[in-house]
Amino acid sequence: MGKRVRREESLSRDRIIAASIALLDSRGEDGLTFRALSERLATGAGAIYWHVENKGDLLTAACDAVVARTMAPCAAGASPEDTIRALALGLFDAIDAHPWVGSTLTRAAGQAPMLRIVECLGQQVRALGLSDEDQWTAASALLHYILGVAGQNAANTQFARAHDIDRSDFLGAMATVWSQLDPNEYPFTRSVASRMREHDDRADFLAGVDLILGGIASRRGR
Amino acid sequence: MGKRVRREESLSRDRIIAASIALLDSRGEDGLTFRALSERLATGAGAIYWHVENKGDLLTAACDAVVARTMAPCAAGASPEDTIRALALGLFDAIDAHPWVGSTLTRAAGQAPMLRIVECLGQQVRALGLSDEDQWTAASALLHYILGVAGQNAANTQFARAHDIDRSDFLGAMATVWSQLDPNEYPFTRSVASRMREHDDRADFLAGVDLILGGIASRRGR
DNA sequence: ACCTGAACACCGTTCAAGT
DNA sequence: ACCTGAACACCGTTCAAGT
Repeated sequence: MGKRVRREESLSRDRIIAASIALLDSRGEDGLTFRALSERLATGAGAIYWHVENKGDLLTAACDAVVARTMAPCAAGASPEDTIRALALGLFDAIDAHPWVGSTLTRAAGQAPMLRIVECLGQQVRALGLSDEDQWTAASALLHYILGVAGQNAANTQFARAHDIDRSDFLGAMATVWSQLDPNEYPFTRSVASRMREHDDRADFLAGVDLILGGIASRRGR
Repeated sequence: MGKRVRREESLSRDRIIAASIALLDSRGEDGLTFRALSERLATGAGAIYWHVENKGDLLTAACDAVVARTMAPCAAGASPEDTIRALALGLFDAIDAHPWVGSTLTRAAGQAPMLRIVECLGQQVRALGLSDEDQWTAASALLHYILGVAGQNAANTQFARAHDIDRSDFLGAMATVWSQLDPNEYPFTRSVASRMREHDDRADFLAGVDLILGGIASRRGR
């Protein structure tokens, strides 16, 4: 029993990355293990190290594969603002579908996936007609905002998974806790609890992007 | 040899948290271990579990201790905008001093430290005189931007530490890589490489906050 | 009530040995 | 060149046993 199935294709970096993505998607961030991975690939743990430097490398590569797909249609025909919105939403949706991308992105400072995002965003920001310094400010503000949302989304999903509850149930429970806070100590949080329950993550995310775009526009207009 | 020193004070949650912060500061995120902690506290691993639920709980508590200090002067006399700037900078500096706070914050969705930040920011946003919906949008945009920067800062420091190089050397090396990218594939990133080398993290962070505040102001003015 | 520390069930990574 | 899989040095967490 449990006799290991002999694999058909030979091992390769791409097959390892594909299997990692599948594992990450189905079992969450903690689900990616060299043991689980080598079982799925019908090989030994050491074989994986022939194609991959270490776990961090593997995670970054998996993240990059998803980000590359998402950022592929980098240059659209629309206005820079609309393209930025589309890019941001694409990233949001990708992270929503693969929460582990959010947390991996956070840890992949200055690596391939981040480069892709910086470049795509930057090209559109550049088309906005700002000074060099404002370009840098605008691009990094957008980037950091997106990464912030990405990280939070990933954390929410991960928490819900770890406690084996539905993501929206988790947010609902959070709203309930918030609404019961001491009104003297937490007036704002309390007042915003009901909005937290019914809010639309995606719409709120886009509203934040628009806020930053608005800030950029008002700088340009000075 | 290595005879363990008998501790003088009795164990308590606060002492455990203080020791955790010291460990995290001196040895980085991976330095916090139940083994290292129990050695430093001259006790057994199990004893710690009497006062603390698990490692996540410990990390969140340590994070909360730092955030609480930082957010203490929540209500200043200045204008809401200036107070928001001060709060954001305070958080930036705290995370700069304790990089692990950045990554812990990211994973502590909806928990105590996050609540403090939301409340402090929210109170100032509220004083800005926006509609309820705009308040929510503004507060969460600011929060996510701050968290995004926090996460990146933490990642940069962690990476530098792991590779045993100076943080600024790391950023310098990144700038060099960027400046050597293919100008056809990465025109923006390449053009911005020199700025990356000489930039001031803190000033850039504040410029981003100002951009968001500008976006808020322009919405209010409509 | 609080502490001890061995034991358990995992990890990522390495490496001699095979093909 | 590529793969095997046992072994190593760690983890977080538990728990019977002590005080």
